[in-house]
Amino acid sequence: MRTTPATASAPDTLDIAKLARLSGVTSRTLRHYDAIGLLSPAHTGNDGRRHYGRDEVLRLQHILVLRELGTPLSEIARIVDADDPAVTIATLRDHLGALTAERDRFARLAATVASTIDSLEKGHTMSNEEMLDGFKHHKYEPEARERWGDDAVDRSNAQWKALGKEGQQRHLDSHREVVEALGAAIRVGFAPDSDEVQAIVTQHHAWLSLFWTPTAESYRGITQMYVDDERFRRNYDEVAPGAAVLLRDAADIWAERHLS
Amino acid sequence: MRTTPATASAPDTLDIAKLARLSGVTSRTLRHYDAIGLLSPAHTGNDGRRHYGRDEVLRLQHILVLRELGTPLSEIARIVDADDPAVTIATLRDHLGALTAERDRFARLAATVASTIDSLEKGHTMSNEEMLDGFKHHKYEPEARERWGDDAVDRSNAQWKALGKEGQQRHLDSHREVVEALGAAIRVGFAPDSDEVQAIVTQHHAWLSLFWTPTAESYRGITQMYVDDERFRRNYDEVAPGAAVLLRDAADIWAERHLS
DNA sequence: GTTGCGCTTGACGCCGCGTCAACTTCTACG
DNA sequence: CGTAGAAGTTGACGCGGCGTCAAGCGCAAC
Repeated sequence: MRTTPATASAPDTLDIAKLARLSGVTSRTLRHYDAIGLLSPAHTGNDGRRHYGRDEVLRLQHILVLRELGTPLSEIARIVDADDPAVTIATLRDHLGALTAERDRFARLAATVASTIDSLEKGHTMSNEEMLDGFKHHKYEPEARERWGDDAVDRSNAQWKALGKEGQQRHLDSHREVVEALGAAIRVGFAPDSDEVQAIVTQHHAWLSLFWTPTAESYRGITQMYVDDERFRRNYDEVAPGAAVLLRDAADIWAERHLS
Repeated sequence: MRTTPATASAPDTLDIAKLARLSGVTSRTLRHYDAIGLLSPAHTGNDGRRHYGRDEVLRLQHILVLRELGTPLSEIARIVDADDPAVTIATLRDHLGALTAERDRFARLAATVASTIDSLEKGHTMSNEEMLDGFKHHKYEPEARERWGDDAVDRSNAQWKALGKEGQQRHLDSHREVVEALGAAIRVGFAPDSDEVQAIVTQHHAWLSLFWTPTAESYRGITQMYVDDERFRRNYDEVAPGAAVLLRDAADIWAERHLS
């Protein structure tokens, strides 16, 4: 929450070129993201020009982080739309595995190439077999492919896809249910340790667990963040003020009962 | 030079499916490579089926090595067609730079993501600025782009492109000239240290230098390889036997005079 | 007025194949 | 010898993530 000095009538919105320069992508890319519904401008002037606000800048940053990781735009849309740190964490975990694998792969390739150059420059005869040595045992064998590839990396992703379209929709709806149940609990005045609220937490934890297996500590951490981070708090509090706090308090109790 | 045991009428050719299994690419890919002229089968049966021989297998291996390095197929075609270790070295040098840069990039990304996960799990509020910290200064600033990007990496590539179509053809022809001048020198009986042969070496060195700046040692190494490696020796000796040896001997002298 | 910049939409291009579709041919089996 | 099925063929379109024209509009400065 930074207070921007109110310089006259500086509208605090960026046109497409400014945002492009700031973010390092081209304006074409921004138009593309608009076209596919990944990032729409805050509003469009009556002359058709796109104007972006702070939220859009943040969303773009989020998008770029994921894009850096090689995530396809379709999946990026999923993630930023879900707008939940649990989903983010799950995805990041996957990608961390992929990143270290990629790093190692490039390290091996670089080593092979370096030694290839070396032996070439010294005039050694380089058999094709030798040149291939560095490559053979890391990509063309299905065994290795599983090690660095789809298997470990995209596990939660696979789970998600296995749900199918309806399953995915049900899962998103399931979160809606949690949020609305929390709102109802607040309006009725249930306490965090009441059976009703604890049941909601059970459902919330199950929802989380599809992507990711939280520990007692990290589950507390996540729910704490729902309170701390305005972006996520909004998701809960827009149904009923205090919902995020209620979830956190209830999750504290739930975690102690079920996760430790 | 391996003598394959002549088992009856085993034709020593592979059909497309066998080659696909051996190399790990799909038959579709092989057809694609045929279509774009990157790898044509040794011969096509009168029923239209593709048959590949040993040379094609080797060429495919070469192609796959380069493809591993992220080389676009158009450039791969250039390299395997040139069929000269100097070109290979130049390209490998470029790619070594790219590979180490990629390795470092993924290492940085992995570190950023790991710390992001950590702070998310502990429930810290993560500002987007923080999340972007690992990304900002490695890709989106033109300064950094030059460091790991087009500038250093694709220098010889740029030079090559700057030649234009005719220049490229002239350059390839220039190598023809060298080879044929060597053949003529052999037939006339010029010595390695004769002015005529030394002039040929000057031209050969100039030809090399477009891609790559050889040192005395590496220039000797390359010309030695022309002698050692049958694939490259053929290029020279097919014009006149002993051409590769003559070039090596002359290059030894030339390197001592001009490169040390 | 007009020049020129920066935005707009719309459309096609690119790479490296994957993936049908429709067809021919080789091989194995009865 | 007929036939089924496996495996080959060509041809075509699709995809992701934009790059790159082309043609036009709006606004500011001269």
